[in-house]
Amino acid sequence: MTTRRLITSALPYANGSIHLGHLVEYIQTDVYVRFRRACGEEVTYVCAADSHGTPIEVNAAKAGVTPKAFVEKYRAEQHADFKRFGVEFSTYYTTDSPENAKWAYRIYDALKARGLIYKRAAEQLYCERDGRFLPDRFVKGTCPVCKTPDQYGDGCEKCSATYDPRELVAPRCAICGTAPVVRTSDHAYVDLKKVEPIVRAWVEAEGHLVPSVQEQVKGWLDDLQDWCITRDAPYFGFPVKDPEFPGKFLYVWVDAPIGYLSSGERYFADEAPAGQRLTPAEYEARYLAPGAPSRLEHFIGKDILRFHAVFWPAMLWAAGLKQPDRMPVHGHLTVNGEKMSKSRGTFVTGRTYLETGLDPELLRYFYAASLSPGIYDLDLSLEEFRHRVNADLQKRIANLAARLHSPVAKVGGEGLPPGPPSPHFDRAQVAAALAAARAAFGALEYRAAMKAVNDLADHANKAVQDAKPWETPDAPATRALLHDLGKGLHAIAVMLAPVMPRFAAGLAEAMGGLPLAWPEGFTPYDGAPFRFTAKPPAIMPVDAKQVEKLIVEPPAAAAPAAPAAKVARAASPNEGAAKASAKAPAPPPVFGVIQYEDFARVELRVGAVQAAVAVPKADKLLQLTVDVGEPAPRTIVAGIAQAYPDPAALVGKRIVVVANLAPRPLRGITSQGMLLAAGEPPALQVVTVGDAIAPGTRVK
RNA sequence: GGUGAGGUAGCUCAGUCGGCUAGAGCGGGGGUCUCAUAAUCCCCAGGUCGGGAGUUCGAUUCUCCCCCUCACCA
Repeated sequence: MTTRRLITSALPYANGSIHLGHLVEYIQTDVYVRFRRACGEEVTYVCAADSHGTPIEVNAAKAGVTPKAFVEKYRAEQHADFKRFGVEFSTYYTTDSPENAKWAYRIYDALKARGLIYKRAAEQLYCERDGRFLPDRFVKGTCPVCKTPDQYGDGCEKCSATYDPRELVAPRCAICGTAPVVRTSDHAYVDLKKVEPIVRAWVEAEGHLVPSVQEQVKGWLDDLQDWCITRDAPYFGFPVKDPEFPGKFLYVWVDAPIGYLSSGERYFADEAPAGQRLTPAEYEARYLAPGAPSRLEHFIGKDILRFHAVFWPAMLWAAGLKQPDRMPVHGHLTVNGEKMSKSRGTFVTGRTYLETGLDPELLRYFYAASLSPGIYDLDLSLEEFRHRVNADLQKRIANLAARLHSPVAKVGGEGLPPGPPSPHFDRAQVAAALAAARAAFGALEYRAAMKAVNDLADHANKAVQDAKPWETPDAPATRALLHDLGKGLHAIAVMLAPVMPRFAAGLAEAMGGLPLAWPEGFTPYDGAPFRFTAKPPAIMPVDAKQVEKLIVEPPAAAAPAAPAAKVARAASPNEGAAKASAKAPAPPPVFGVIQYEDFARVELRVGAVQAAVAVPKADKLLQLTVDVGEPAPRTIVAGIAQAYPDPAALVGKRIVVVANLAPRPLRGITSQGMLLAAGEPPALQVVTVGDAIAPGTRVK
């Protein structure tokens, strides 16, 4: 009868605070959950803290607490933060639970029983001082490809190469700094090729994944690597009980998704309202068994798609459980068009947002108005956020409520009964908006749903504008129109409720406590009179200064910028500052005074040009081979081609090179430094020194 | 390098199973009302629909090549 759903969001790792990027997912899911519930469905929304793994174990040790205590601190903080943003889970449990252990062993045993697990020796870096194997992220060293120092064991941030940690040049343990050694250890692997047809069938079935995601996953299925599911001690996780793998622990990524199942069990066994409790067996039959009369839907981000779309269906299948019915995948959040970055101050936590005093529902609205079912990244441009919220919510919707309130409130008493249709406002548009929004919410096309709401509000505002009810307040036609508009506002509240539950509830309350339920075929035109019993909630315009507070520049960067910022402000009295705000408070790069130390950090050396050729398909670049007194000459790519149509003319010249500049790939060629030049092309000239100065000489 | 997804007005995007003057919102410009939180409402965008070639009577929409961005992977 009533549809039942078990809905999940990915489990946040319990070693940090919730940030605005996390919130895209939890708000997306929460909106969906609220929408389904408004439609009368029975929805359980499960989440938990992902509590295992090396980072938690190491960070807990650093903090001098047990992993359990460490996890609990973040679990509680995360749960509280989510709540402030209106994300209301049925339960927010932990993967370090007895229920999860039970499920994890059951699934491990099932994989084993089906012959999917085999033993293989793996070589890994091992820190003798810490007495542990080092995960990729716990090794740092020099990139074997571009030689950039201080890169993680799995990939280079500079040249974006990926590699095995054993390939790192001069590797060291990220915990203690000593050089690790290579050691061998036996591990359990899942033979994924054996389950490939099972996974492929799930992936290709309609409705599980959107087409573009299907394509992505199918690409992986064509070249499946077996999956290592154990880790060596010390590890915070479930010890493997299989005698074939003594002393090993289950990899965190095995028990994390299992946390969906175990948290649901916990909820129904211990936390659900009295009449809704289920024993583990009942829970399994209703939600997890193949053919269970319910839907299992996992919301995830694109970064963890592989775990969820390849490993997870295989694990569920092996354990004899149903596979997910739907897996919506969202993109990442960018702030002002760029990846969130701590150094730019765009790594905005939920707490920071709340501290600015901005209403969390405004963020919910902005995300909803931006979200579609695809895996597109969502950009939080601060200016865009401000404009959108002000234009849609303040000027259009809240204002509509306010301008209806004043004439309707004067009527008092029973309110306004329905009358004949008005030529200014078309009730059919209300029905159309409700139908469009309903379909859009279900399809996760929140952007379209918010458009339907705004279009209806536009239509209503225009009707008020055209009919001028204040000129003939007592005319029957006016009263009938106000009734229709008021009921239209009710529809708006219903459509907005999943996104802005508090604001919508305030609207409904002001209209005499109208319901916000959204049953099939809902229409606000039920024949009842329309009235206000209170002023509808207001939405205050967001100003630029408030939004700018979201960007918290790290102290180191803020200090030197301060004097320049003052200059900029003095130069443009008031207006200019607001317009530039999208770029954050960072001033234009004026050449300020630097200290000697700053200059001393730049290593300038004389280089002799040995060869110079044009870079193919690049009309500005030359590739130079330069002797800077080192054993091997360097390759330097420079944007000087327009000034030197004949590159050979440079050969033999003594130039000045910035020798300690981080290497950087240009057109696929790694440039190991930069040369000094003056002027603009084509009149540009490379800075040269006389032949008497030897290559490698320091320029001071 | 491989695989996948994208490249449409200043910004965020919609759309075209090939076809009349390619759309919306926001921003920006101009005008207007004054019920409403200085809020409404109306008008204004002449954008090579990434570039090139091909198929076609006709391509932004199909095919091929190229360029660029992003993600995942080696």
